[in-house]
Amino acid sequence: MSGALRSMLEGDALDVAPKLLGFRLRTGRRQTSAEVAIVEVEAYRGEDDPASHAFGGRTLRNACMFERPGTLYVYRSYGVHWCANIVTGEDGVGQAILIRAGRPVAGTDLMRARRGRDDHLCDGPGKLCEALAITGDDDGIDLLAGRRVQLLPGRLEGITTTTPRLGISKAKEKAWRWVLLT
DNA sequence: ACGAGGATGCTCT
DNA sequence: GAGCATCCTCGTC
Repeated sequence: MSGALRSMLEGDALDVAPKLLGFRLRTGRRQTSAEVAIVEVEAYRGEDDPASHAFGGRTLRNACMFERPGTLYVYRSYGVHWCANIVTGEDGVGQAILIRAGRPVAGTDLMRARRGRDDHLCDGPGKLCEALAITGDDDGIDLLAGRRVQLLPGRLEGITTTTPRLGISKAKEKAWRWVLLT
């Protein structure tokens, strides 16, 4: 059985990425629940994208990128931070969309406590994971199955802009970053 | 507001 | 051993 959301995520990362702006990412339940509205994403494709972790095929780290669409791919960045991605494309295709930034929607106090500060709670991929308490333990879970981390439909007013991806050394020319300006 | 530089440890060659 | 899909602090403006 594949709902509407799963079908949407089954599309190519380049088509799905802008559609995810405004969607919600939620972790935890009740008192330990926190939720953000997605405002910045980057698409990473597979074999044809030298900047993607999936470029060059499946490895231990990127294995979850090849799972079914809607899977959560979490990796460690610079040995310090966690970064969260939403897997897209058909099962077996190595694609994912990096969630670069969000806007707090619920559980803001919890995010402040986790971040150890009152501002800049989730305006970066590593910060967003810290605010939502997403770690390598969550790698591979299904975001559409009501587990500890969930992707939920949502809307947010704003203007969508496109720019090259940040922090990469290869395929810099591809404008595969989408930001929702409000 | 913005830019430079260092910390940090995992992944793959 | 090289290379990171980053963040923080501190210096300038």
